[in-house]
Amino acid sequence: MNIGDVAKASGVPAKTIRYYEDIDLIRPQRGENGYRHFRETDLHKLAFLGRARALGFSIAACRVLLALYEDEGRSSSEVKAIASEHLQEIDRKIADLSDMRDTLAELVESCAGDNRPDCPILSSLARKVG
Amino acid sequence: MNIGDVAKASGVPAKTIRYYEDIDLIRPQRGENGYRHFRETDLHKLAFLGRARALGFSIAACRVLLALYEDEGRSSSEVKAIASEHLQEIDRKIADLSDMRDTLAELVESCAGDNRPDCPILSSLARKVG
DNA sequence: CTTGACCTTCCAGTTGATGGAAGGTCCATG
DNA sequence: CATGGACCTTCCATCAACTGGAAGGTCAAG
Repeated sequence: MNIGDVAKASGVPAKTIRYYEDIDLIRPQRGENGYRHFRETDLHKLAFLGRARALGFSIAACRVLLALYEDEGRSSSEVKAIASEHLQEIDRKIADLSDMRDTLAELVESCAGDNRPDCPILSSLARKVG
Repeated sequence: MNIGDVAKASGVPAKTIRYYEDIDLIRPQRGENGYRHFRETDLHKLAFLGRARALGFSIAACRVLLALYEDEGRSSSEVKAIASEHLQEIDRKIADLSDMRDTLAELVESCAGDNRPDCPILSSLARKVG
């Protein structure tokens, strides 16, 4: 399969696939014409990567996950550890965003949104103290 | 005030303050020795920026907010519009992260996390369909 | 006069792609 | 056999918003 085929099949854009090869996530073979040639396993890896990235795993984490995926002698605890850590990271992000959200929602609600200049949002951003 | 002073007072790192000057968010004066010299208004702007960034506003949004902040003839509706849009963006992000979180939490829960290689997390990432 | 804490500029790196230019290849059609 | 369009290639630049570090100037205290 050429890059366009795997792109379609895996849902990972061709541009991104080239990038993944660049950073050694995948190693497609090359044809005589210089075209990348993808085997089934490459396609599987790309689909795997696409799903892992969709779950928010970093490229570094994907690299480890992919290695574990290919390592028959792995322990599921290794995988679980990575996923758990990532889950915590996501929870942290959600918590941070929720804090922002609450503050922002309050400010937006308190703002008249009319043609007068007085604005609690700006006042809050410009406030002298905590 | 020198950059170190405003950094301390505003909570914005010196490095970041230089960057903000670089992208024309602030325009501190210069002393004869080449040092940046910050006035009260600069400090206010930096604190403003620090709070806006902490609420997740992009630099582009901050630029507009800062302009509105300094424009006596503004309408609060302009400010509210920017904040509302940002609020929606945050809500979108939270929703996305929550989806990831739920999927991930399910997977983590279903994984034994022992020394055997079988792992629902990897199976899910490697799944053929759906 | 030296030491150390400041300050300066400039260049590179981070994360994870994405856009685009310039050019080679392949295949179907005329 | 030529030509056109859809592929493919590489390489370089760009995005956000900083951050780190090197090399060197300045200032105040002891």
